Amino acid sequence: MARSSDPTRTRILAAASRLFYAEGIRTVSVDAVAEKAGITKKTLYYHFRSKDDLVAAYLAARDQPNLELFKRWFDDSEGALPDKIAAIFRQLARAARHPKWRGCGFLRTTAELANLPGHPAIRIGAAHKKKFEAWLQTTFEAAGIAASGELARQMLLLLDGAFAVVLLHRDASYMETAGEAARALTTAALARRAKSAAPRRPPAAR
Amino acid sequence: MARSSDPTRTRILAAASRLFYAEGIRTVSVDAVAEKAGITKKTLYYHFRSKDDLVAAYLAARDQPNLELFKRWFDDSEGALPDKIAAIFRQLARAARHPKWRGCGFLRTTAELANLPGHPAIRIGAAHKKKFEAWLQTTFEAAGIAASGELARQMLLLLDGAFAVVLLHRDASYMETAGEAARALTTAALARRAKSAAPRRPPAAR
DNA sequence: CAAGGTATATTCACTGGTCAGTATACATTG
DNA sequence: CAATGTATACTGACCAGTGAATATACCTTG
Repeated sequence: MARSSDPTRTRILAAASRLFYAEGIRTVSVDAVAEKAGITKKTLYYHFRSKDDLVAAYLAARDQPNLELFKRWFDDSEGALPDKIAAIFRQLARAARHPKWRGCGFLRTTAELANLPGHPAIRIGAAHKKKFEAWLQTTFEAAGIAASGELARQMLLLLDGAFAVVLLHRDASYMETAGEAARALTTAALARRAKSAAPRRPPAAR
Repeated sequence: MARSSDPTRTRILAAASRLFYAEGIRTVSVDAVAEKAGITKKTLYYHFRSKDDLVAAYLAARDQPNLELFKRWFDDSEGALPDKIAAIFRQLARAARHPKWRGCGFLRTTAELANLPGHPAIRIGAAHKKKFEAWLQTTFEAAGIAASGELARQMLLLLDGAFAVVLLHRDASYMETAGEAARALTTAALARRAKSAAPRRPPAAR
């Protein structure tokens, strides 16, 4: 069985990742992936059972790196919580101006495979977004925000809305508008905390 | 030349609409559309120059009805402006619980054709969203909101984010979360108006 | 009004090409 | 030599678009 560190497997995955993200799932043939990886199709089928498998692996490989990138953007930014949230959107706006940017691979794959609800790739995409939402909620909880769950969901909605709209209009400024909305909602949530519970340590996580 | 009221053309478009929305663009073959419409493929090609043409016509046919539906939901709801905005999301949540619901056809088509930036279908989708945004802005302006443009964009972001997230998780409750965020942002914008300019008639449109 | 013509609308059968996946065989290496 | 990995060449299905012919409806003109 091929280990995940297998160099051939890694090469295939790198080729698949670039092609699927750039062109979409259904337009990219297995032959095209094999050629880009510099191997034959049969070798690809030695490492992956089917195209669906390969698609799932493509998204699975993006899961952790993506989450870590967002956390890094958050951690490395200056200012109070609303500013650090807005920083994520600002960085994303920067990325979206790159000509090769094509939105969120998870969302685009979901949209393309919407007729196959149980598809493994969709499950992986859903899990990815859930992880991101959970991280946001934990962050808001630590800041003493009562409705941390609702706020986390709202951030997620703004983020994914921005992915979709920026892709549609090819106008990255929507990403910054989303960031401003995220900042405003976070500020308002913090203000509610300050009112209902005097400035204190974050409540013990439970 | 076939007029747009042509019954055959209408039948083709109806079949295309149901199939493209349910299954996606690239998975649906022209043969499948022709069969669903009860005609031969050659007849379809008599009425539409190409598959791309048909895809564009599919979205163009959804443009006006979709906008009118949203406006109707807004007009027919009770309460103040934030409640009427939230009503759109509530109605959409109801629609999203239907098993045949597959998100926003415009966004899904854009995601699927993201590798063809100038595609006519994407242009139509972009124009559709711009019209919706313009209607929102006009509505906010009429209510005396100063930052009507920014607020309209924020509503659009929440709406399209909800389309994407609800499709991913198959969980319509995100639509209601988006509605609450939309309500909160609208309420805040109205409060800013009340502060900066005493309750007065909406400023003359310019 | 009838004969012939022209534009519209539709069908059947086909083409050239692509796609996911496989059968079989060859190579490398522990 | 046996397990692992890679290559060539193929299969059966499907797909966008087309060629040639036919049917229908309306229109012109003798």
